[in-house]
Amino acid sequence: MPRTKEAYRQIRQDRSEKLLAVAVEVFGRNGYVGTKIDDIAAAAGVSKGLVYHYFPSKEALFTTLVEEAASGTARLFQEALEQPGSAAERLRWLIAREVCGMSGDPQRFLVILQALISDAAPPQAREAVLGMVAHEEAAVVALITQGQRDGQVVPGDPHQLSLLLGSMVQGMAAAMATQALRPTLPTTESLVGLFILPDRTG
Amino acid sequence: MPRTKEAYRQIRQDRSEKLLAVAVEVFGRNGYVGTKIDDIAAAAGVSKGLVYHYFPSKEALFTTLVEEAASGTARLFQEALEQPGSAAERLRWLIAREVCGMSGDPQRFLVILQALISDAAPPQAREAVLGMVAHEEAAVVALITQGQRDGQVVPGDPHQLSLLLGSMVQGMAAAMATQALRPTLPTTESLVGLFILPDRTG
Amino acid sequence: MPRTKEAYRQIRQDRSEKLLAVAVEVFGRNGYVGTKIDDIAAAAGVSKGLVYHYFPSKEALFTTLVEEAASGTARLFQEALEQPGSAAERLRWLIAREVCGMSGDPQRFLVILQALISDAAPPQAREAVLGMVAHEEAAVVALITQGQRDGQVVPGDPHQLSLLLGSMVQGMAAAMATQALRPTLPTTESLVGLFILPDRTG
Amino acid sequence: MPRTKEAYRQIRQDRSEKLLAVAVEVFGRNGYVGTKIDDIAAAAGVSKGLVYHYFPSKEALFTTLVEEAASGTARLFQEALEQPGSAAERLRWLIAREVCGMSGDPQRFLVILQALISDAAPPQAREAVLGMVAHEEAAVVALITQGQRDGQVVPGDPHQLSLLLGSMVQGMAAAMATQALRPTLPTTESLVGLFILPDRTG
DNA sequence: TATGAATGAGGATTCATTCAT
DNA sequence: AATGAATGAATCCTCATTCAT
Repeated sequence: MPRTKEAYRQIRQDRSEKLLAVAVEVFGRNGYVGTKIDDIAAAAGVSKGLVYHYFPSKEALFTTLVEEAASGTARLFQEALEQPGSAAERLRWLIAREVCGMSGDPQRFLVILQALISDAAPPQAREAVLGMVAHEEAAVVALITQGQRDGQVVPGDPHQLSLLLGSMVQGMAAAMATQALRPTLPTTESLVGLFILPDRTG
Repeated sequence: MPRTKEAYRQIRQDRSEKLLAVAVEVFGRNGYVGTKIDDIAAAAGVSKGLVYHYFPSKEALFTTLVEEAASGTARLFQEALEQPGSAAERLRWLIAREVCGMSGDPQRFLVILQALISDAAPPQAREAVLGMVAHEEAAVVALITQGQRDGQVVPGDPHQLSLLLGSMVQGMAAAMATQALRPTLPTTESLVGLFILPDRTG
Repeated sequence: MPRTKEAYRQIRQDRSEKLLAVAVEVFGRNGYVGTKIDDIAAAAGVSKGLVYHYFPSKEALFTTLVEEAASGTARLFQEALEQPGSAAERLRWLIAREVCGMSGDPQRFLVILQALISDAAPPQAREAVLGMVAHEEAAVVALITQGQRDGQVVPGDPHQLSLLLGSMVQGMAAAMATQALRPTLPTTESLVGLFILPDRTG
Repeated sequence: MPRTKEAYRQIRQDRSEKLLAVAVEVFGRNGYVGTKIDDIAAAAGVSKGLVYHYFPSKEALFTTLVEEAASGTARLFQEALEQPGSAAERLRWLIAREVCGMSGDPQRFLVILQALISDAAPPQAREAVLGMVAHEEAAVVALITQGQRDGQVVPGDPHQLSLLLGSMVQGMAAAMATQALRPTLPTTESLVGLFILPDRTG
């Protein structure tokens, strides 16, 4: 019965992904320490014990989830570099994707933020985020530097601008997590407008 | 023979301030849930029990401290409005003060961030922060609107720009709290450069 | 494969009853404040944590248990009214049942007493007892009044006699809880003799 | 300055008595474990530390106070025996004094009850009460026995009647401590009527 | 003598994790 | 694979007691 084995593997895979997806939501809302395994199990509609069939510990679950979020985000930076077009266009593409991802799935940015600001969070999770941030730094600095050379990006130290852009995205995610601020979501264009000079070619 | 009333008052005042100062550090680093009363007591060099002589609960301590941080920050916005000079100059003053405060005392921004993003944090603390944010919104929108009329501030919806500026400040505080990112502090001028147009009068 | 729902229900039921039974003993002996959750857990042979699977708090456990004791006792008064025979016979039946219950399970009367005399006891527990006492008052006053009309019960204000009878039962329970007084248990007949006139028909 | 020394001694004595009086109230209302030293200090209008100048510990304070209550009550039994008149008259005098004392100072009976029913109370306090109860037993049994011989007291085993009388007094004190039951205080005569036969001489 | 700040052991409660079924 | 009962370490908070002044 290789079919059955395969089916089991599939179930495992599905459940595992379902749990991770649910866990991002819950951790994102309540933080690492503020989230109970029971909360996640309940949100996923399974028993507490089952979570331990898929992840050896709360720490491992959180770390896995942060690593996925971080590597997903890091992939974005790589993709941005590989986009066609000018540096400014690629930077705009990157910002658009981040704003889009943020409004669609703000919890993902929140868990990254939490891995950063909470000393209670597993060190491995923080390291994953720091690695991702290094990628971001490299990619954004490259794009900004090139864009400035092209006269399409605002002047200023590329490292500092990169940090400011990153901070803004994180800060926006934090703001979005607060119901009270939902009404006024910033658009891609507002953000782009701060970093990219108006196109005088049009 | 007991000490004088005044002596007792002085002791209470000193200890209370010491505890609040220490608590900002510890809460800022570890978050609301991640901080044990014992951590604060140890950091202040007193016993666990003494903390309860000064604050009725962990929740009250955190709330007090967030309220102070929020009202201190709100005061800043009021002062900015009352500064002399053009809107752009006043906005620059505000940003400078925020950057300065942030590098001097990043934990203060962190506790504000934590009151926002953690559902485990006391609701009263969150409300204090939301009130402060409303002040910020009002002040910054006013300055931006006026600055745009004067042609000194970048174009764009003032509400969105206000939110972006606020997000950036919060995000920077979060970044600063991470040791790994300390090296590259953004300067006031980097931030100012994003929102205020270069002075063409010079 | 999990156990059946029924099996789980059974376990919960058993443990719950065991815990309540044990808790009556321990609370009865040590009082509300003097009883530690650990004492109850140890007496039941389970861990401290398990108690919280069944009762949300010490307060809820105590309240539940007092409510059960009170409603059980209140049922007795109702039954007394519904007995066949003269008022005096029904009163005698009631007293006999109380004395009997008291010697079999004195702790039950003790927790009722404690809910009454300790300001630290949960208010809800006290209210349950007061409700039961009101039932008692009504039933005993009715029986005494009728019995006096029949010339079978000692003269005197029925309300006062009711209160005296109730006080005596509570006081006896308190006395019985003290090892030193165990030897001399009062019999039903001693009590009955105080309130019911000797039968002159024989 | 022998005068000053004497004055100090007087102050000590006064304070000590004041503290004991206040403590009876508070312990009576809240029980041994439910009473904090701070409660007593506050009720007496002094500082917490001062209580320890007069009593070495909470336990000693409670014990002292129970011993005084017990010896005061024991004295009553002795006095009853020494009264003039028939056994029935002396028994009536005793009951009258108890009812009177109870309505004037119910807390005194409550602390005695608490010393009996709470295992958390100091053993020495309980022993004082048990000693007093033995006195009571002896005195009341003597009076009842004599009274029955005179045909003035209800028939029945004197020991059991003594226990019932004692229980009733304790139970009434407990009932009186409950606000809800205050309205209907039993009178001396109701109680007397249960134990002493109507005077046919009149 | 009198005060109240300070301590720390003790007890209620939570929750990650284990385990029998 | 799945369940939820069971455990116990960790944490908040209380309060008897000590002590400097």
